[in-house]
Amino acid sequence: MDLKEKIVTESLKLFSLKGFLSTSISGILEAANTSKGGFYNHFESKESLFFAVLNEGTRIWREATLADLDQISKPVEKIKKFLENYRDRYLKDRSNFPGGCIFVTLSVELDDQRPVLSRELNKGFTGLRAMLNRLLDEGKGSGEVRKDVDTAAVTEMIFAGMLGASVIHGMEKSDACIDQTIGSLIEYLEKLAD
Amino acid sequence: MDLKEKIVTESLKLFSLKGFLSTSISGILEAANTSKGGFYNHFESKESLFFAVLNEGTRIWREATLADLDQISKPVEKIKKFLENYRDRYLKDRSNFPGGCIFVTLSVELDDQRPVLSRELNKGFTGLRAMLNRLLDEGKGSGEVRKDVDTAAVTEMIFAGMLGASVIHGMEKSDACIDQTIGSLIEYLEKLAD
DNA sequence: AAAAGGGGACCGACCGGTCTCCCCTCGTAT
DNA sequence: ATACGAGGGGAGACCGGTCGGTCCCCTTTT
Repeated sequence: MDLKEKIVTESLKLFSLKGFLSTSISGILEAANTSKGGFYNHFESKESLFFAVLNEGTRIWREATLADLDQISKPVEKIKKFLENYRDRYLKDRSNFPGGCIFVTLSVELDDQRPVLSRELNKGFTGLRAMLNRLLDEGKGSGEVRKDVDTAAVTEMIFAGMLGASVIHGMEKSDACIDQTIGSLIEYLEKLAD
Repeated sequence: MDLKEKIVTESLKLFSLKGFLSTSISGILEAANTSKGGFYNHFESKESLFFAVLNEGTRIWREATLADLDQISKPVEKIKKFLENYRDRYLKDRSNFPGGCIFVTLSVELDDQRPVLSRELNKGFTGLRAMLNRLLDEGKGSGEVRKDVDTAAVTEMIFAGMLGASVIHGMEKSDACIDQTIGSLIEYLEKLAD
């Protein structure tokens, strides 16, 4: 692994633990075992590191949460599998995200302080919501969702549940809580049929 | 309003916007229109200010979310009113909390960095969950909740929904999103009967 | 020999916190 | 009513340390 990758993966962990603003360059240098010269050879500024870390985090997140989804044809089943992946392969992934969901940490920290960075984060959230909403709409076609269900409202509910689970997980570090939360969310999803 | 109160109320706003670590003493001094001398006459350290702000925030939160609850006898109706208060009187209260829910902001920021402060925040969260769980249990007695409902799981679901709504509200600053989220949460609550 | 990667001294700005000093208020003596 | 002394609240210079970022120079590779 070359130095640039090393800096990004170590920064990912540190951002997950402490957020962007509270993570110092010197802390990153120590974690990546390098120096200012090494860092600024690869990154023009701390902000440009942010984008690199966000990309890497998104890549890992996608790999974890979308695993095996293509083998499932029913849209609501896909959401269920997605939530299980989110719980088991993403939130519990302490090696990449020791401090919990990096997107929640960064979003809460930056929303009123760094509009440019926050907007970049929001793109990902918007995409996630669009995916959920699309799958729910498709669920009406497949008969998994009653026709009278307000899919936008359900989307918001699931999204909020995921964010809430991430916040709880950040504070509690106990897997039992998120098992319960995501479990309830899946149960909620199953009741959209009937 | 004396200086001490002024410092606390201004800090409350700043903490809501930027969190604890990213709010500088000098920023607080500017907002409260005072100086180092004025500040350290009333507070022994930035950390002791944290506790004062947390107390004041909790007081305001309670006043907002518990308003009119004593006039309602049915426990699940109480939760519904509580959620409406949380939405309309707390999250939308931009004058006290311009950056959104201060407890979420602080909790996400401090959980891996300041265990002592984080623990203090957690007390409040634990109390809230206990209240919700108790009301849901009472709801079984009043016939508002089916006997087979897992109240602990529902508690976690509502709690996660509230936290999620707070995170969303922080990023989006649009009232429509939280209306939808809390609305879905209330609808979810109503389906516990049948 | 040239180029690229990386080490680390250094910069100005800002951090939380301390300390001295001044000014205003208020109680008391005349 | 006036003069005065004491004391507390607040102003702001100052402290050591850390921040993100720059720059020079040395080593390694080709």
